[in-house]
Amino acid sequence: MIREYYTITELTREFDISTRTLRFYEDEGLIQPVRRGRTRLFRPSDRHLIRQIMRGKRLGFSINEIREIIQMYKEPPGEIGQLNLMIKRIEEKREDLRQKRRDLEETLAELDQAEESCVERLAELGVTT
Amino acid sequence: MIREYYTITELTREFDISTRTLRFYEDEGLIQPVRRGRTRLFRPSDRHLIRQIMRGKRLGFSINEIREIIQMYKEPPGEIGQLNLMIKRIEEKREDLRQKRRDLEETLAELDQAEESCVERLAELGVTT
DNA sequence: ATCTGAATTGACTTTTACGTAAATGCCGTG
DNA sequence: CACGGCATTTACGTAAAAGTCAATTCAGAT
Repeated sequence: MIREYYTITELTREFDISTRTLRFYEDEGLIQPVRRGRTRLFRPSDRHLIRQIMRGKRLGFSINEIREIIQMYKEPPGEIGQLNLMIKRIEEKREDLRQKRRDLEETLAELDQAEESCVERLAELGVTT
Repeated sequence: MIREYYTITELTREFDISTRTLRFYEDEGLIQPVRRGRTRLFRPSDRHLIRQIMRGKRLGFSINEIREIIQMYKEPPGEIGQLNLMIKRIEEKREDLRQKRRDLEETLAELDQAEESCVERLAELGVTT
């Protein structure tokens, strides 16, 4: 169900991160939850941003890189020069991701091989799989 | 061409890293170049290891995780318990990589969308692609 | 023999991404 | 209204992964 607001602890549980981390992301300008008094209220859009941040983290992007990527998800700018610049940046990030994909496939392939070696070795030792 | 030995600077140029970094990896036990006097001589196998390390880095793995992965590439152990344990570890890493792949595809998809928005916006502004 | 350029070691510094602790605010419940 | 339980702010701490710097050493060219 989609709700109006999430509390900070709800989100720490959902994403398995600490409150410190969420406040840190706010300090870094990655998210801007609204306030009721001093208490942070997170909207669905903030939650979605957090999901994107976690994805970026798992892929090994730094906070700065994640900030850049998040910029790209936002509304495109109105000025032609800015638009062309943004398209260029997006293309760079995509190339970056394609490199990661190659790295990933190669690593997976080598792990497949490693596992096969183990299974063969087990067979040699007379273990029935 | 495959050579007997590489010097440290050759490899720093090839992989675009510093000598400090290679020495750091040696301190961490990831590579073990042989010595002639005090000078390090890197064999093709060391070079290949460095390639694997760089791949791991690009994928956001920590030195410890990379160390684990490198262990998996080595000769499988001789004892059945160890073999089964290693197979389990390999499977865990693969699951990790599959998660990264999902993250990667999602991020790429969102970037595709972002670029499309930019292109549309350019069209609205009357720019002929 | 001297010079030069590359390599080495060791110590210290830096950056990133949070963790942790202390002191305090807010709020619903008994 | 006192209490327990989250939240918040401020400040300092830390581990990982190198960067930087200084002092030296060594091999090869002149």
